[in-house]
Amino acid sequence: MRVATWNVNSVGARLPRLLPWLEETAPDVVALQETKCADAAFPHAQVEALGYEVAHNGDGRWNGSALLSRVGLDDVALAFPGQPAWAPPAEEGVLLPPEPVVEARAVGATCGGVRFWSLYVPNGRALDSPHYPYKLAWLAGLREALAPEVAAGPVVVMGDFNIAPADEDVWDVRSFVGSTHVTPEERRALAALQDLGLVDVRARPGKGDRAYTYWDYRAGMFHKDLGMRIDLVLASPSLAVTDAWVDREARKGKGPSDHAPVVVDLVQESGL
DNA sequence: ATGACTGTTGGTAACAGA
Repeated sequence: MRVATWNVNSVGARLPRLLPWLEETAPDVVALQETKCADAAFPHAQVEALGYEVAHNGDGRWNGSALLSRVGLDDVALAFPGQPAWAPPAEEGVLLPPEPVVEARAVGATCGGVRFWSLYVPNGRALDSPHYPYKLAWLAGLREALAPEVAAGPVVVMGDFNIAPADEDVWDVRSFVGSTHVTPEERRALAALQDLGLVDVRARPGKGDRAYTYWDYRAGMFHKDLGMRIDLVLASPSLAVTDAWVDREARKGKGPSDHAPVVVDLVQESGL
């Protein structure tokens, strides 16, 4: 089974890259993030024409996550149980605070006997932003939701985690002092997910012996290979990984996302 | 090349991304 995760940074803008990529890579299950469209605007017909069933969770301008599968798509969930809602801060002069919203950041489905999640973990923005405790609460809630699923059978949790697991996963940790994505709290939350019984599937090293998955559009960061490894695949150990790589080609050329896909080949061990 | 972004929107400037 070939699985992949890709933050496409708008599925609409990325369609000329996504469709040929699906044909060439031929993954069985694909997790997309930042589709940035409502369900009605998702290119269902064009993706389904390539043999995929689609579960998309979109709320328009921001976020948006999806699972594409050609090995079945059952028990779809458009949020994980107990997924924390984003509560916008009250505006000055407005008596009632805005309603909290469960953002379109997660899609779960069972495909080919494996439970999959496509996740777009909140960015956090800054350590003193309310988005940062939201990120940590979201990850803690995710752990609670995943615990019974990981205990029950094979699980693959993949997506844009917005966390660099180790200092080696950013181009220069000195550039991240005081920033999100590298804090002990975020890394502990990620480690707590793995403690449930999930393995961080490391892609083959890329340029510079790293396997970055994201490079800022600006300042030639990609060509200087100044990136981050923040798109992750966490898999149950019963799923044997035969290969894993970052598709850097998808980050090149005309109109790329700022993230590259992570592709993993795995074999479900049977009879044990 | 000593500089270099891209996407969305009751949109054309503001904001988010990481």
